[in-house]
Amino acid sequence: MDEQARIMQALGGVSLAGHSVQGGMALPPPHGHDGTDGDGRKQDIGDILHQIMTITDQSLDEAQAKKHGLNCHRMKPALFSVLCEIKEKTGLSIRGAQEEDPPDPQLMRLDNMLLAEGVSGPEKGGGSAAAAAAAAAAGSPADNSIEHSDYRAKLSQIRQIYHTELEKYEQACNEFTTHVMNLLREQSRTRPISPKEIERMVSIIHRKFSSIQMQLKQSTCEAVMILRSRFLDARRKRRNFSKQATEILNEYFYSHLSNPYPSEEAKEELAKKCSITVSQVSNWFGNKRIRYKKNIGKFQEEANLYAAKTAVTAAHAVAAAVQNSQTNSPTTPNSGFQMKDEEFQLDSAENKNTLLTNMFTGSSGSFNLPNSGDMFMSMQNLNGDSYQGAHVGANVQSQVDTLRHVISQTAGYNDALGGNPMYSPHGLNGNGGWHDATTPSSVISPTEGPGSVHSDTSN
DNA sequence: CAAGATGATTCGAA
DNA sequence: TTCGAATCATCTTG
Repeated sequence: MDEQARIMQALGGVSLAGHSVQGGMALPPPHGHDGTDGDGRKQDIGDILHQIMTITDQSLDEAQAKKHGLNCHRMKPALFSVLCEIKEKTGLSIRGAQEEDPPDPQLMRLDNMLLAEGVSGPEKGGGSAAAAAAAAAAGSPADNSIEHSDYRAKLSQIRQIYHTELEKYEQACNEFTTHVMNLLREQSRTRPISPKEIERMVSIIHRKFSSIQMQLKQSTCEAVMILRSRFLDARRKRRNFSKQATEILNEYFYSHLSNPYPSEEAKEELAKKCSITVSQVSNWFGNKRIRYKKNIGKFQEEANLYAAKTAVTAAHAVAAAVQNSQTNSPTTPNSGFQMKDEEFQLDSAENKNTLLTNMFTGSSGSFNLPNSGDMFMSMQNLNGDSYQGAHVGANVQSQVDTLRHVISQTAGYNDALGGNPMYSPHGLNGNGGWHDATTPSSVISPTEGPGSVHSDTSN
């Protein structure tokens, strides 16, 4: 039903009897009547309402004149309040349904996300956490910093656009609200518009604008997500590590071949040396272990290379030590190697004694090989080694091997073990895995019972 | 351009 | 959580 008609009807019903309408409002006696003439009053009110209803059909000048006349009508305030009240009553149900809607979960999600991404919230450091998190898994630090700053720049761009737009929306919202409020206040002089209604209208406007804001937030979120995914996708765009980094990693790997599991500290150290992240070090070792194990033969040359490299370094120390010992104890035979432990540049001090012991007793870390790499094992076995004794720490073990070889060449050391110059892929067990490698590479057990001797016979 | 090398990711197991 | 294994995607090399 038409609202105006309804109001008319309601108003007519209320005022016809001449009783006070709901709310205790009493109509003053109409002009020109004695107050007892119900029909006359009805007529009067009807006239007024009719004039109001038809005011839109009149020309502007006519309407203005009529409007002024109505405004000055002494019944106007009473009529106005009655109309307001009725309108209020009819609007209650609508308002009740619309008001106090719970905070939109989607809006909250968007807000949270924008806050987390640093788009909303405090300016300083905005997004750096997200960028750092994204960068953590990305390439080398050098690349990181480039991509990181790129990411940050793009994010701050998004942030700036977001804030500009938000401000614009807020400004527009305020302007529009003010405009509507003024308009309604102005119109409230001729139309039954209560302050409550104005309030309601304002809230409607705010709701509309907040839905626009939500769209802005949504598209901002999308932009951030796209940026983020692009940034993270850059991880796949890998770049090979520098030659130096690969060398450092390989050196560590081959010098810890029997236990190529760097500790957290070692990883950090390597990461620092190689200018890569710890997780990259872990990745590298993970890949290296699996690929080495898969095809030991292929890596043999590389192993020899790094063994020789390590050995050269060690040999210098040994040679110096030999010279030193000879100088200090001229009576000591060459094979004696009565050098000071300190002469060895080994990974840890506690390894040195074991290294010396192993060097000259021929004991070494027990290892089994997968069938694919058995040639080294066979060679060792043919050499008649028992491989009993110390479960040598990986670094020591490899140094022993390399030193044995180097010493045999540089210091006239006659390798009783056959002087196998090849870098042995020891440490791999029969199942194709490195034997109990739980011991940190720098920690060794100087002695080990016979029960711990690994055997190839199972293979 | 194809093949191999290599860094990163994913997934299941311990 | 870490590791092995498989796999992907890109880079390098011939």
